[in-house]
Amino acid sequence: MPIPSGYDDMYAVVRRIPGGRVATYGQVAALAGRPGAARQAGYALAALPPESDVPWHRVINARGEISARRTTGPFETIQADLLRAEGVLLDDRGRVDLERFRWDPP
DNA sequence: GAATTGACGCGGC
DNA sequence: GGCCGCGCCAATT
Repeated sequence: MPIPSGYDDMYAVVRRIPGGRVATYGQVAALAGRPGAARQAGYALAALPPESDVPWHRVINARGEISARRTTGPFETIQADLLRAEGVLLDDRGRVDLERFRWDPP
């Protein structure tokens, strides 16, 4: 069975991330069947509209930080707020404890 | 069709 | 702990 075209795979993986958990771009890429293509994962989410049913806010970089997309806008603040609302704790630097909140895929 | 760009990850120094 | 270079794929110009 053929793989879905475009970033569909990435979106599917992100949708499987349970609330209160976070995943890294590399993790999403690997689960989508493209290990090493972390860039691809990031770009895929970047192209996602905020209206999407994909919880893109649960995806962060390997440092546990919220990646700044272009300019320091309200978006990163919103993402942090959404994560807190799910029970994910952020430290003073806006970092997530990956050892604690990293999604453990089946 | 080629070149450029874009929310990254990891190894090495 | 921070900086450098390479790899990765798709969409856009």
